[in-house]
Amino acid sequence: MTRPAALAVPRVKQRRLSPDERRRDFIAKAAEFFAEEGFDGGTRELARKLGVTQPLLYRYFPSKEELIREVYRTVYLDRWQADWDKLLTDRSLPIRERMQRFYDAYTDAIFTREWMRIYLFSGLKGVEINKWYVGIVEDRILKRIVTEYRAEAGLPEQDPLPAELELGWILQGGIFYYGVRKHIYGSTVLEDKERVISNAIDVFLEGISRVFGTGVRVRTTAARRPPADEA
Amino acid sequence: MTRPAALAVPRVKQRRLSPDERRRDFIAKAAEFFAEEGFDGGTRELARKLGVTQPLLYRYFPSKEELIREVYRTVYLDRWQADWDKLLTDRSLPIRERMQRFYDAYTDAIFTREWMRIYLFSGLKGVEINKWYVGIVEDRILKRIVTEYRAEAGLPEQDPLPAELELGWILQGGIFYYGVRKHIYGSTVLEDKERVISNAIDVFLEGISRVFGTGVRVRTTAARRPPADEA
DNA sequence: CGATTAATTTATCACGCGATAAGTTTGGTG
DNA sequence: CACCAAACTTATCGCGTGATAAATTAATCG
Repeated sequence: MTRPAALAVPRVKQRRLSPDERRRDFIAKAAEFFAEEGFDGGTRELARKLGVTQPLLYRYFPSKEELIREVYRTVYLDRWQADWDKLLTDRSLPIRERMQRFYDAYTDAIFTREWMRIYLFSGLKGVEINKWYVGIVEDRILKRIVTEYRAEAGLPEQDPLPAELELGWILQGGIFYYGVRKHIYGSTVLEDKERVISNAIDVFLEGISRVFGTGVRVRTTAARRPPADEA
Repeated sequence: MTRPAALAVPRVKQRRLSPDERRRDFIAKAAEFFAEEGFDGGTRELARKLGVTQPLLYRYFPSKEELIREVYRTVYLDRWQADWDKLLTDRSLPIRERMQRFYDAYTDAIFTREWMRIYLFSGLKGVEINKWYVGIVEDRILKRIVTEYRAEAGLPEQDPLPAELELGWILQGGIFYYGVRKHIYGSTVLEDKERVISNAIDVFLEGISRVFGTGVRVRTTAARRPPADEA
């Protein structure tokens, strides 16, 4: 890529791309494509979308399967923000606030048609990365939420009970399903995402303190401003 | 193989079936097949599973698409029990009890690998019957639950607010996702389904009464026997 | 400029797909 | 038992698939 004397003016109509850019572009567009068509979508149609011919794909990826694996990697890994880990365990903030901030950010990252469809398609295929991701959600999100809730409520320190974790999954699944309805089913949903999340978190925290704990509550939005109606 | 005069003993190795039985058998096995393979599964492999040759399928269904539509119909329609409608609105029972009975029965019907996979595949395809079903869930389950909850809590009679409905969807989605984790992702879940549902309902009812309403509560399991732990 | 290297395309293969037509086998009935 | 309608199979078509090899074209460098 080094050029001797001449100016560093980038070519306007650059027909040939550097392998790196090409590869990245292929993966990004392939993600869009497979999200819509499913992984049975054809390589010819994908190539048309990319503006190149089909065999060129095989210069960058040894097989369609390998390309798909790259798509998984970028979709699953690139959107996970490292600082989410710190956020949920930052005890300088009430757990209610941490949960709201986390789910606002998390859903900003995953509530796209592309992410959700690839997640569902890959889950139906039963691929390993999907199972891995589900484990990550449980360990890095739900276990932490339950643990931090227990701490703030003054409950004894211990590993989350399976039944508490399942309640966490109800919340997680409920929020996820809101995204599915909006971005995949095309349902009419309450558009105010943060309000929906806020109410779900309130219900979770108010509810868990009575189902487990002995009624020891934690500060929620509901406790601060009772009527959580919407416009 | 054929027996001339003999008794009307049903043939053990009956090669030819009546069109009705054949058709029913095709649809049932096709549901299993497409649930596993997705709707891109091949008609030849399906025929092999059925123990017949591939062109025979076209004697019973004009096209693969039409066969798939029959699969939708049986999977979506046959499992919905008419008496669920009465159950949720039966005010001789507390809403807590109605919800528990309903979700126990409902999840008995849909928590199978086959149903859930076909539901998800058809949702990803965006077929009409899936959108129709989502509307049914909202109208026949969630609106009723919210309305009945309001009645029992002594809140003013009115159509469910969008935000209340969304809370219903959080519950519905949360329970559904429990089934996805168990039957599709193969995750290790808390096996006691009724306990999981019970806790989810308690959290919903305890929570909603504080997020909406002004703290007017309804009788829940949690209110009756505080520590809802598990074995 | 001319030569070299590599990005990209053209041509093609073997295969599996949904679907159709024609032939074969079976079970029921006079 | 012979006949017939219908259930079922065999053979095949046209097409789209993932993948490979060879030809072509564009960018780089002496």
